[in-house]
Amino acid sequence: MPQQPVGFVEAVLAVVADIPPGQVATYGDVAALLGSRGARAVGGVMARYGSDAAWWRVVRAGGHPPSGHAASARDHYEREGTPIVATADDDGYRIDLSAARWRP
DNA sequence: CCCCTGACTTTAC
DNA sequence: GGTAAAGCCAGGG
Repeated sequence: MPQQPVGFVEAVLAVVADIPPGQVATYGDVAALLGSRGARAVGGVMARYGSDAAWWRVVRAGGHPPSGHAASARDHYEREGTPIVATADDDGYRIDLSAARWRP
């Protein structure tokens, strides 16, 4: 179902905007919703246009926050009540995908 | 058109 | 629980 010529960036931002507070989606899930498997492409969009999007609601498959942005993301999670789990990793925590993963 | 990079995923050892 | 390798997609030079 070929959609209208919408930029990949706009599509990603739209999905991220659809993620309700307190929940998160993995890069792979976002890509899947777009009909693609470019999880990395999604990350690239966030890196460039994520400044105006809820990038913290998009995490990796393992529940870890974006590379180099764990501290900032953690503040948003606690503020929105996103279920996270403390770990001994460098990030110091991870997302509880079992409860926070967004299901459309 | 070719090559490289990247806020990734998955499988295998 | 870890690391290693290959696979995938989009953007930029």
